[in-house]
Amino acid sequence: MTNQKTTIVDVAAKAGVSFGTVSRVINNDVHVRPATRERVLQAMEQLGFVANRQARSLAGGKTGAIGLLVPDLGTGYIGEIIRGIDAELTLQELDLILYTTHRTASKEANYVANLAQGMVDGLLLVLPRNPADYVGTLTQRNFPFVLIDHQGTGKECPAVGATNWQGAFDAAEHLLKLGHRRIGFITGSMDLGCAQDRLAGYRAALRTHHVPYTEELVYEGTFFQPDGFTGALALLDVPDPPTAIFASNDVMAMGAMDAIRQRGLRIPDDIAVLGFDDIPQAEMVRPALTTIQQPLEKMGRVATQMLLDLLEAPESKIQRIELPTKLIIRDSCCPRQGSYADAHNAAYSA
Amino acid sequence: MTNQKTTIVDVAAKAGVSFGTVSRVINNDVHVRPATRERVLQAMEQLGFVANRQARSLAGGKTGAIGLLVPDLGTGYIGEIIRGIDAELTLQELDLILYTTHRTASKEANYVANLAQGMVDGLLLVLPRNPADYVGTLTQRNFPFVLIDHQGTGKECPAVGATNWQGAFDAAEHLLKLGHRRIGFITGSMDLGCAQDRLAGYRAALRTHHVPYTEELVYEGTFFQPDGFTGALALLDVPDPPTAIFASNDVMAMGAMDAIRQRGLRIPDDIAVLGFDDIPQAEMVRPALTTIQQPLEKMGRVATQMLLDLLEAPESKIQRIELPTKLIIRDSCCPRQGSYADAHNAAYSA
DNA sequence: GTGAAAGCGCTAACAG
DNA sequence: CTGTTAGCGCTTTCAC
Repeated sequence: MTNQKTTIVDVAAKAGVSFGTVSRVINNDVHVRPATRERVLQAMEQLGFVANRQARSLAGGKTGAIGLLVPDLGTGYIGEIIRGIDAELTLQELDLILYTTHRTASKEANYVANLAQGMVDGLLLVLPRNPADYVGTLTQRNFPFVLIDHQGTGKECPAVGATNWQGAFDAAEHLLKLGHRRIGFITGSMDLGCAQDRLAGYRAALRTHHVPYTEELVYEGTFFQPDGFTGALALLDVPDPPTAIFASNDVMAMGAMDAIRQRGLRIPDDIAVLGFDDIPQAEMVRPALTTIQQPLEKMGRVATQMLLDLLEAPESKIQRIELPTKLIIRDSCCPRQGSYADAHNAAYSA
Repeated sequence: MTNQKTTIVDVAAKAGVSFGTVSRVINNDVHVRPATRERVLQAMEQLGFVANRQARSLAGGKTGAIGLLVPDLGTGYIGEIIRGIDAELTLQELDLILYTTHRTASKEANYVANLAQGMVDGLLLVLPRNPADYVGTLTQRNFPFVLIDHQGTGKECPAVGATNWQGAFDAAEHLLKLGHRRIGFITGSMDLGCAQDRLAGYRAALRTHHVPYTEELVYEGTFFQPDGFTGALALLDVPDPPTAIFASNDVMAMGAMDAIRQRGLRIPDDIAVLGFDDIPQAEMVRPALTTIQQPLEKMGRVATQMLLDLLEAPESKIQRIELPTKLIIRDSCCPRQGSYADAHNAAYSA
């Protein structure tokens, strides 16, 4: 009995009004005489009244919370996005309910059903893979949601992502302008749209600069660090090895750096390395990693704003926003030098 | 009208029972004939029924969610803890509501009031600083909560932390055993208990090994990277400089590494560096950082278990659990060599 | 076993 | 402006 909740009725009694009036005060209804409002406010203050969200939501239809569905918390990647979401939500006094699916498809569908059934007013979905059937469910129910960093194949739905193609293009072009002509590329999981886009951007840059594309310089990874390691090793072993390696994300770039060092080569002098994401570690490794920054935090912010708009104007037309990536130049790339490959070849030709 | 919620009543109608019976099925009440239960279950299935959490909670008193109050999402530190919490909660089919206070004391108090007023069944608080008044509020109301990584001064309350003292002791001892005698120490924010504990552990190790403690070798930082940088610079400038630097957390250790390199010194040959936390970056920097691992994920798990216990048996006695830290040896420390300091001194004496 | 009825705390018409 | 009256969807007695 310690937790004696004071309700709207208690406040009403103390203020000498009906509890309907108290409700009006809570909801900032204009139709309350200032004096009355004041009295109610005082009563609330004295009683330490806090409105019960559950009840409000049950009666009013709005929960005052939005849900975030993420596959996992493993990567810092999600953390950055959450920061953006959180920042925006705090402004609106909305709560954030976090759901992690741990990549279990059944759980995802289940959560979505649950959430759309009254737990939250809207949903933010971070699902890198192709959004499954629940997107259909959500659309049918006309439930507000926006996708973050998904790769839209199929239906049109509100989403925010990054310019993966352009980012990869910029990265490759940077290397090209530095004089590199043999640029190794380590892909991400090719079933993800972002990985495909990045590969396409890389190819486009080569084409633009009239550098031939060779498959031997492309290693297929899955976005995890070990792929960077083995990928770099493989790339270093091709007959005319690359003078630069561009990995589809930062952790693979770091794996590549390890491999390169293990081979006794120097970064960036012998081999330039370039990543993608700009995770916090990127500026901490030595040499600091040149990379393409994805505006993760901003993606979270923008997605949240879109969702809030949707909440206010459910019929506003769907849109897909792509936030710009940015080349961050650090110390892992330098102009192509008389490369070790040249030396290598020279040794042979001598 | 697209979001036609199917309620318990719809299910009851379809199954040809009263809605009270449907409620019993939902709650796994034993007093339902198997055949009836089956019929209800089928109806639920066909209608795609999902119980409304808000309503259940309003009527039943339990919300099926627990709240997590954190100061911030900035550091990967919190992310690890959340993973642990999440893992445990998922097992229980409980939801997680995330609140970030952004270090605003008023918001914290406000949230706590709100949460305890019906949003959640229990609270997990990550408040490194000394828990403020709301701990009192919570205790008074007899509301279940547990503190994570706080530093209990004052009242007794359920909490889980790490063995900061022992961790620092182990770290310093490791350095001592490597032959180091002049060990620089960079503290964390000294208003935090954990920072104090780490300093105390460091001092105790010195004492145990009969190495005198000197204030000139202790630099007061605040847990942020720049402190590590300036701290190391300062430490390197003392007359008889240290041959090892032990920073109170990993990011400061990384700052220190930068400073050391900038001075043209080698790690670990000239100076050993040791950190605390074992954040993901620790094994990625070069040289990989030797550090004290804090069982962050486990702290989250344990705290959650404690909370769940509290939820079941509110009267169980409060306890404070300290999880063990662990020395992780990597590449940033090596036995003390004829150090640059010796060379330096030798040069003078020669 | 199962139905009926009384709320949980609040919002939202609808009267005055 | 303010009181009154229905519910929101579900849990819980309490009868039958």
